[in-house]
Amino acid sequence: MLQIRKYFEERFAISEEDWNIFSSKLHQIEFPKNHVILKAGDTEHYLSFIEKGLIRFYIPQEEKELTFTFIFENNFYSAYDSFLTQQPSVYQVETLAPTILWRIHYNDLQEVYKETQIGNFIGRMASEELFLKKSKRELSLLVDSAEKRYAELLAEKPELIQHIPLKYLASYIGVTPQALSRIRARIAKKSNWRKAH
Amino acid sequence: MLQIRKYFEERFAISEEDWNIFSSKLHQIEFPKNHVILKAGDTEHYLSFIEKGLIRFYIPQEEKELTFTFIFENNFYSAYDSFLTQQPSVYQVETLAPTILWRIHYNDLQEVYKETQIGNFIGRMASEELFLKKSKRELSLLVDSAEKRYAELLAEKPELIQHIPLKYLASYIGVTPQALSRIRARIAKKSNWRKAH
DNA sequence: CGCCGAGTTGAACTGAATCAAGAAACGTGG
DNA sequence: CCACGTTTCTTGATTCAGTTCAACTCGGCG
Repeated sequence: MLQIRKYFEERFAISEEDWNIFSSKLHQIEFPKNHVILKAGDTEHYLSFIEKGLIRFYIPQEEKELTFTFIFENNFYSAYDSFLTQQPSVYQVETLAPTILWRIHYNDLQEVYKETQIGNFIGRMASEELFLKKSKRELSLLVDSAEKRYAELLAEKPELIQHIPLKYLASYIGVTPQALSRIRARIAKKSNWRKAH
Repeated sequence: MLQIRKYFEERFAISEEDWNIFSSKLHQIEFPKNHVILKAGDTEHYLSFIEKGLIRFYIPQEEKELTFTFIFENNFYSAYDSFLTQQPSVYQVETLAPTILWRIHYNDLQEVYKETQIGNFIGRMASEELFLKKSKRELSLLVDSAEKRYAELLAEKPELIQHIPLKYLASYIGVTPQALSRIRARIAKKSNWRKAH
């Protein structure tokens, strides 16, 4: 819970009163590894904060499963397309590690919107952040090679390799697992070469 | 102006009073073809509605210019990344045809937010729509071939061919103009074959 | 008329997909 | 805690879509 407070404070000023209203509606919940938190087709009822663990968004399909994003500790997430509209979600949400969440129910959040100054601001912040992230990804998909996308991902989040199976990373980057395996091999070769010289 | 009213009414109920407040702050403005409305690096001050014409968003670069999206008549647009944060825009915005806009200034929109019920709702709607569009495009960039992306674009917006130079379409789809030219040739062949049989 | 940018077409090349098979890692039951 | 079977990862060979470089056509405009 302290982590959430910190998250807010790093981003904007929140009054003691508003914080109390908001935090009183948060509930903690734990999930094991590889647990489906939200099934595609179900409606997302929660806005959640990851205290510990790791989460994957994907579109389940017979053949190629498509990984859209990974969410790490100390971040909020929600299947926003579904949460905002309260319609069935396109995405499925799953843990990739044992995970502890704090979450607030849609209805409770509406209360917060009514009772506090900060509600709408948080909402706008969230959609702005999302939009900018998506734009960045769009750019990268348009112009970067798969190798560059992988390299950048690792530079940003080195912990990815340790926790996330290659096949999910591959589908996130937009290549086959085989291709990503080769990309890895190429990069390893380069960095060995650098060490040896 | 009637078109804007219609746009709203198709999407949600707006009271006469709210409409009057909103519409009183709209101003009409015209631009010729190939006119840069917003330079990359400048701040976007307007939320605009296209009454007539066609607009392109892109990132200007020495070599490869990157087209992000086209906006058609009867739609709102803004360089949202810049408009929302009132920071310099990454995108440049340009007309592809003689264009008539109705637009509202950022400061006036803030007034509308304060004075009307509908303000926040409109804001949220806009970001939702944007987010969903981006998600769809992300999916398409990840899994579809360039040919499929082109075919779908045409199916959705047949008027594209007539008005938009191939090189812009190519960069939107994420291929070189040469590649798109070949894709076109392939598709034409197929449809001729179909006609002949 | 001649020029220039946009579009087309060809040839060589390249990054990634696909098909296939083997190696490594992982979890589950005995 | 080991043994087995299943998934995940790697590696090779072939194919394919798209890039790059280059030459040529076409339509508009000074």
